[in-house]
Amino acid sequence: MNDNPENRIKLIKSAKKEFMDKGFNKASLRKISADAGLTTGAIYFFFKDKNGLFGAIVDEPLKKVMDIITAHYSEEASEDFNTYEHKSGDHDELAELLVPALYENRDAMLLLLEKSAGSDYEGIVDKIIDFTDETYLKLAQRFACAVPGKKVNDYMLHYFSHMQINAFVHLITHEPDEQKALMHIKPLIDFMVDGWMKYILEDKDIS
Amino acid sequence: MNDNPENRIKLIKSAKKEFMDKGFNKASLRKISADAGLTTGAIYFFFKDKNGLFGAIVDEPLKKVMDIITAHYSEEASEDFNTYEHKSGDHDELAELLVPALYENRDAMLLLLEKSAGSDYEGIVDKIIDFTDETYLKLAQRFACAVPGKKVNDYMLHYFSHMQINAFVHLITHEPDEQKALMHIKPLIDFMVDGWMKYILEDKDIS
Amino acid sequence: MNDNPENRIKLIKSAKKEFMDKGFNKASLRKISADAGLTTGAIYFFFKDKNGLFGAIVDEPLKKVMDIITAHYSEEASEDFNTYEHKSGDHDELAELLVPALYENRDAMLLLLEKSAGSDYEGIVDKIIDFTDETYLKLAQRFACAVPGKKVNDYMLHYFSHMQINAFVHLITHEPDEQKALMHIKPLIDFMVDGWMKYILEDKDIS
Amino acid sequence: MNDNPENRIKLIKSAKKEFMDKGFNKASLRKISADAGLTTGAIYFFFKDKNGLFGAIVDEPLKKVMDIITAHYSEEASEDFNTYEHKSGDHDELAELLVPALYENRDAMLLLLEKSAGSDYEGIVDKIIDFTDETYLKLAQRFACAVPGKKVNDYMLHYFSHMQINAFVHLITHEPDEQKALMHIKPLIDFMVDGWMKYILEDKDIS
DNA sequence: TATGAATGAGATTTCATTCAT
DNA sequence: CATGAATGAAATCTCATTCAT
Repeated sequence: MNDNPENRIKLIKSAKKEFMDKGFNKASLRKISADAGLTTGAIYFFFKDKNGLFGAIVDEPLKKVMDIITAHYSEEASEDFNTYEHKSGDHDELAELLVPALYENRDAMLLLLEKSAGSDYEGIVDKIIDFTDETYLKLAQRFACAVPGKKVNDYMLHYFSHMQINAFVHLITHEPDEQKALMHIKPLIDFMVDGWMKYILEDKDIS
Repeated sequence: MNDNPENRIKLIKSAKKEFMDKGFNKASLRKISADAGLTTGAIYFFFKDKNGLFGAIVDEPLKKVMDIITAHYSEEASEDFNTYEHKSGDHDELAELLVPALYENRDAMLLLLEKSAGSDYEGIVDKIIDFTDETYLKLAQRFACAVPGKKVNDYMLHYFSHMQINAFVHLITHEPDEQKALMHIKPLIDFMVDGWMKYILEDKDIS
Repeated sequence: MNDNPENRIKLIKSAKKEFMDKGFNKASLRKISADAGLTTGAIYFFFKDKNGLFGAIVDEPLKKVMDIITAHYSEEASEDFNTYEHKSGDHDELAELLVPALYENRDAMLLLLEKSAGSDYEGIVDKIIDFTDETYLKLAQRFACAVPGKKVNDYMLHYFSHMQINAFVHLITHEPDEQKALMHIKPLIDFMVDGWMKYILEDKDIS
Repeated sequence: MNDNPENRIKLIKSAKKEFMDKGFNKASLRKISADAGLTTGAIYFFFKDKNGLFGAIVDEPLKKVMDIITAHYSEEASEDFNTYEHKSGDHDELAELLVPALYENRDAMLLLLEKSAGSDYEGIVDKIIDFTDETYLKLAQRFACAVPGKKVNDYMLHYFSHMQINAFVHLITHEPDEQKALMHIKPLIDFMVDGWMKYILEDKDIS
């Protein structure tokens, strides 16, 4: 009847705890179901398999976060470098949208970022970085066109994508308080935007 | 007879490959010994256990790297902020020492950084970051004393330690060529030193 | 209300498909009910258990076939060997009755013959063979009485029963077309009848 | 040291019994190892997996039998139909070679023929029949050339291949005594050879 | 030095079946 | 008439580790 029967919730709850304690791989379905007062078979009624159980915890929060990122990137892609000059705070929007989404389900995020090794979600951060990379590559190429004698430095581009994502990862894994998180991330964004514009291009004649 | 008998070397060689392929956890000792033309028992003659085998691969390279870092940190700790002004390139020394050490045993480093989940070395990066943190905390505190009305922002301090270490991690995991690595890392060090001095302190009256 | 409610029919339909695909043992009741748009519980309303479901598919076709066989055997049992001489085609009646019955529910027959391993119907072919055996044993004994110095060769008797049944099994599993099936089986019947009369007896003094 | 350590033999012995009792699918590795006084893990030391264990029982006997069949077929392929006239007993050679090979490891053969459902060896009989088919197709085509207005009847060809193989299957599954087996099979071979020559061809103008 | 053998504990997964509602 | 939930027993397989020889 209900979409979230009592025991399904219990299962998810003890799964969260177990995954958090031991990580995906070493988490034991036996223990999860026992903690919920059920048998392993029950897990397979509610979820496809171990990965499905993990997914039931993280999928929705992940989707929300990805939607925000995707929307932001497609907006950012239209920036005009001819007139643009970076001022402190003018990239805060991403943080203001992302931080709440991240902290709304901090548990799930921590699972995803730190405990997903061995699961289908392993490498999710790298995928997000790659996605960031693709977006910023286009941006960087337009940037390069606006600056004679310069071309994109691929390594730096990738590194800054990496850095941007990891700034958020570090934030959520190290700062439990959402308000403080917002205060921490904003200057870092300024810092990264400055760096991006300064280091993303290299001289054309360098191989 | 020898301290490094033929079979010990064979074992280490195939262990390297297997750990690299599957990661510590999923690596199979049976496969490692079979690939070396031996049986599992042999591993337990030469090494204490699975972790011991992993250690035999990474301990020495790790020590070299840690020695360099330790030496550098103790030197850096004596910096005088009253007269100091950051100029591009004046922190290149760490890179010039570290990059060769890192690339000399890139295999071992990659194992340590990317494939050690489940082993005793899991979290080694975090430990190095913490160590970096401790060092830079002292530095930052002296820095704060030299600037009236300011105190250390703990989060930022930790984030910059994190960033510094991860710059090297990213480097070794993404740039196979040592020379290029050196070229990539130097501007990043400038970037980080600039950032450190700009963001590491916050106003004293903020809680 | 109805004896064959819509859902019962749906269930049988998807059961047919699943049993055909995977065989009795590996067929999943969950899948069967899901394919029918129902849940496993529904199966247990209409049928006793997995075997009951299988039976619901095959029982009726099987009964029809068995009735034909039984009738034929009891008729054949009255043959008079003193006057009998085998001519081509004089045993075609069985084929003419059996082939249509077999092909009318070819699905069910294939299930029974090829996919029933693990079910209560496993070994049905052997049972039919045994039944055939019993019938022909009586016939053979009367035959032996009519031929001095001869007795029934039990192995051969059984082998010819086996052969007769398997001729039909092979037919239905290998020839989808009913008309062609009839054309194939008739000469084989002649062949088998000839063989039966030639090989079914052995010299009395052989142990 | 030894190629057949005591426990490996024990394992094979209890596996034989269990497979014979329950068939491949329903046989329990737990029970097999327990009966041998060992743990399931031991099975995986000696054999790759359940199929490997089954293979350890049947592979060698199967090979012997297949070698005999293959050799016989390649010899038979050279028969000359222009001068050939079938006389009783002139095809006994196959039986004389095959029956001993079959009975030497009757256990393994029974496993293969009756208990292999679910294993990698499932369908082995069909494969042998197909192989027989291929051989006899060539023979039949040459036969057809020698008889004007006739062509090969594919169904009959396949049925006789089926019959030939199943004659041996029936033999080994129903007659425990090797000497009697030989006596049974010889007249059947005559019977089948006669039938083959009589029914394998059909009129050319039939579709 | 190294082997070959075996353990033992655990893992995930599957499934027919039951039963209150 | 059918659902949704859950059981419970079993299944195969993996693996680091141990140890007598």
